[in-house]
Parts: sequence; structure tokens; C-alpha cells
Amino acid sequence: MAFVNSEHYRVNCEQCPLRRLEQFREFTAKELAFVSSFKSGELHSSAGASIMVEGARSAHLYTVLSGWGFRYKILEDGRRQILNYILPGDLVGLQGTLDGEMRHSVEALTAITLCVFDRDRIYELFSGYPSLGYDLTWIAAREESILDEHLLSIGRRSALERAAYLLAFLYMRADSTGAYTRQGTLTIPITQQHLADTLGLSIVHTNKTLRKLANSGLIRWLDRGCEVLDSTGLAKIAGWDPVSEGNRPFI
Amino acid sequence: MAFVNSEHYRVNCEQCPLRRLEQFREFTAKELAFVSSFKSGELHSSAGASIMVEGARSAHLYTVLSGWGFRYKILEDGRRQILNYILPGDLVGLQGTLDGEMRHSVEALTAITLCVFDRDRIYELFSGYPSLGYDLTWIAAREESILDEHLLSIGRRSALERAAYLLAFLYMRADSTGAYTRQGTLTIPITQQHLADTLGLSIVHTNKTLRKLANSGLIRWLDRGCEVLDSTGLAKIAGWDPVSEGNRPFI
DNA sequence: CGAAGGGTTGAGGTAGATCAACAAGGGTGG
DNA sequence: CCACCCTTGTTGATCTACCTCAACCCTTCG
Repeated sequence: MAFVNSEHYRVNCEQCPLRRLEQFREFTAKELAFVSSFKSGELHSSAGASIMVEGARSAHLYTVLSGWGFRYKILEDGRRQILNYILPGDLVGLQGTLDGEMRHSVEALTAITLCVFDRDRIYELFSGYPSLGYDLTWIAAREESILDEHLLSIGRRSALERAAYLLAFLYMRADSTGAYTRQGTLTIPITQQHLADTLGLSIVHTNKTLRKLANSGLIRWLDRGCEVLDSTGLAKIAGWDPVSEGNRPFI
Repeated sequence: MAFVNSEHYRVNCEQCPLRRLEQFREFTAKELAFVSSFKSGELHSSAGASIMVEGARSAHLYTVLSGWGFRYKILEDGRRQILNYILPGDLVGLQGTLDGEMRHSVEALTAITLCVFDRDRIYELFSGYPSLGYDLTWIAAREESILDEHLLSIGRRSALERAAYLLAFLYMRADSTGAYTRQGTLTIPITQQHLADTLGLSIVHTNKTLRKLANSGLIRWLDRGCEVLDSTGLAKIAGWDPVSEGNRPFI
């Protein structure tokens, strides 16, 4: 893990590869100039590295530039719940805006690059660029609605339905961002332990549930990742109706 | 359920009783004047009434002035998951900001009064009152962190721990808002069915779990509500460390 | 080469689901 | 007034989805 400020490694916002993706909205030149100045550096972490720790104060906000990560919480005895995954374009660290004290931890799932913003300067954003302030609220509201769906899933869906939902969800997200590919096909880079901790299941039962999905030809399990073969079929099992998201904002 | 615009029923923001509560931050005169003009009316609903429906578009945002309600989602076959409860000071309807299409439903738990705001005018808020825009983001981020905690609870806590957490959580929230009182003591106005649908448990098991908590002297179950006798004890069972929230914003 | 992380599978146990029956209150219609 | 229904809460009996325990395999890595 290293904090890199040198121009050599730094991606200019003007040339940000994320902006070219269909899912994101266009920026005005003025907005772009501000975001560019707002960005104070880049953080490169390797797979498994800890990016934020619950209880610690963070002076920064981050946007994922490339790679995967996840947010989680743990109980005292070590039980872990993964709350959501972070992919390119996602903002992390907004949760504790007021005092900056994190209520969850964040870990890298693959090598990951984050754009770093100073929390101190966020007020400049709201006062000078109302459209970006609006976007920020929208981003938080979107995360909220994802968490709503996860809550429904864990609370009311069976193990098979839950797993199907989660994989369809992750597939959809990965597909619309840059997509993490391995040998040309889209692979979700997680272990069964991660899935278990997201689904609220034991690892053994998770394994058996995945086997059922694999036997039905819906997914293929690889070394340390999952290939989704039929996301529509998965969504159908879960009774989930994915909402397509064109034109979403990001910072 | 009735839409009331007459001056007779309307609470002026300047005299809003919520502002007097300790938990909320002070407004400047300018902010107050704007919010006051932003408020377009009041909505009065009776217990059990439907306030928002998943899939429908809503032209409004609401702030709870008095009473209780809850947000929920249902699966096709009727399984219901309650996502969170809404209490005085809470904002509802932010989730679908972009297109206004609701991804969850809202129902009144008691008689409830909501301040109505036009979604159309929200951009005025961001452009003219950055501090309020900031607040809006903060409110969304706060809801997010509550959902995180719920997710941890449903995913990883046992039935007893879950129930203990939820009741401690609701007690804390009710206590810091105006608090719904019945014969002088604070009572959480829900049925066991609501609890079951929040905890992701069956109603029978919820009943047996509540009995355990009641037998330990932590709560008392009333006609159609719950009285919390020892919120610290509940939080301890759940392994939950409540974060006190002085000075939170609201619109 | 051993150790550690990831995945797999079977056997047996248990938390919580489902089914069923009943009690108590409230509301409604006759 | 009673007779009826509906909602809410309660409790016991039985069932099952998922958990825990316990092997074992394979690959990677120091």
C-alpha cells in the first residue's frame, strides 16, 4: 500500500477513463476543473489491504478508480458482515461526514486505485458547485437503496435466492463499470468466505448453495472467483428486478 | 388521510416544535426562512395508512413532524421486510431523487403528520443554501449507517441479540425525538408482526424471543407496543455500542 | 518440504420455521 | 343485547434449513 502523489502515477480527471463509460453523466468544464483540483492524490492498495478501519477518523473521501473492495462491520467475537462491494466510480467514506469517524471498515479485494479527496474541502464543493452537492446526495441515496435491497435479501430470501440475487447484482455492477476480466470473461473476484459473510450464511452452506447454482448452469466457480453465465436466470430465481442505471453521477 | 393546506392546521417552521429538541442543530434565520417557504403543506395520515408505494413516482419529499411510520419492501409472494422506522425529524422519499420512482413503500404506524416539500424545488436548496445541501447529504449518509448496522444485525446476530438490538435502537431514537408516550411512559407502538418483519424472523419465534427478554426484566410487552425497561441491558446483549447523536441536521 | 488458504463433502445437531389450536379484546351487524 | 369476525398474542409439537464439526484435496508460497 502506498500513497502516491507524483505526476507519474496520477490520472488527470480530464482524462479519467471512468468518464467515458456510458453509465456516468457528463460533467461541465467548470465541474471538471473543480473536481480535478479537489483531487489531492491517489492511493494504491494491494489485494487484502485494509483501506479504512471502523472507529478511526479519516481525513479523506475516496472514489474508486480501478479495482474491487468491500465495506464490512464485525462484532466483538469476530462475526463479520460484508455490507456492500465497491467498484470503479463508487465513493467511499461519506458515511461519517460529520465527525469523520468511520462506522465500518473497508478492505481491498483486488489491487485497487483510489482518488483521494480532502474531507476538509467538501464544503467548497457544496458552496461553489451545487450540482455536485446534489450529486453527492444522490450518490448517498443510491447506496441507501442498494442497502435496502440487501436487507430484504438477507431478511427474507432463502439461501439459494440470496446467493442468486447477490451474484446477479455483482455481475450487473461489474458489467456496467469497467468490468474485471480474467482471460476475456467477466469474473467476480471473491472467495466463498466473502460470499458467506455477505449472505449471512456459513461457509459450508454457501459452498453447497453455489454448487446448486453451478449444477444448474447459472454460474461457474473458478479458482477464487465466480463467473456468471446466466444473470437473468439468477435474477429470476431471486425474484429480483434489476433497475438499470444510465447517467448516474460520480465525483 | 387528508392533505391539509389551511393555515389553521399548519405548523410554521419558525415555531416548529422539533427545533427545540436538543438533538437538532440550530438554523440561521436565512435557512429557516427558506425551509419555511420550501414547505408546501402538511399531510396527515392515520395509523395503518399507506404513505408511499413502491414503484410509484412521488413528487414530494416529507419530513416527519409527529408520529411513527416505517419503510418496507415486499417480495412477489408477500414476504415483507421492514427496512427502518421513521420518527419526528426524519426525512422520507430521498431515495429516488433522480427519477422520483420509489423503491420501497412507507406506512404509518400511528397517526402521523408530515411536512411536504416539492421535489422540483430541491435544486433551489442546493444552489441557494449550500449548508442545507450539505445537511441533506449528511442525512442520507446517516440513514446509510443505520442500514449498515441493521444489516450486521440480521446477517450475523442471533434472534435474541437481534431483538435486543432493535428494541434498544428504537428506544434510543424515540427517547431523543419527542418520544411517543402512553400513560407517561415511553412506548414503542408496534405489533410483534412488525418486529418479526424487521428482524427477519417468524412471528412465532419473535414471540418466544420477546418472552425471554420480558422474563429477564428488560422489556414489558403491552397491548400493541413495547416498553423498554433497560435499554443498556438490551444493548449489552446485542453487543451494540450506540453512538449518541447531538446536533444532527434536519430539514 | 511443511504450512496456510481455499474449496469440497458427509454426518449429526440446533435455531428457528411451520402447523395447529386457543384466548382475549374490539368492531360490526343483526 | 348477542353472535360473529378479525386482529393480536400465546404456547406446544413437529419439521427442516442451515450450522458445526470433521475430514480431506489442491494449490501456492516461504
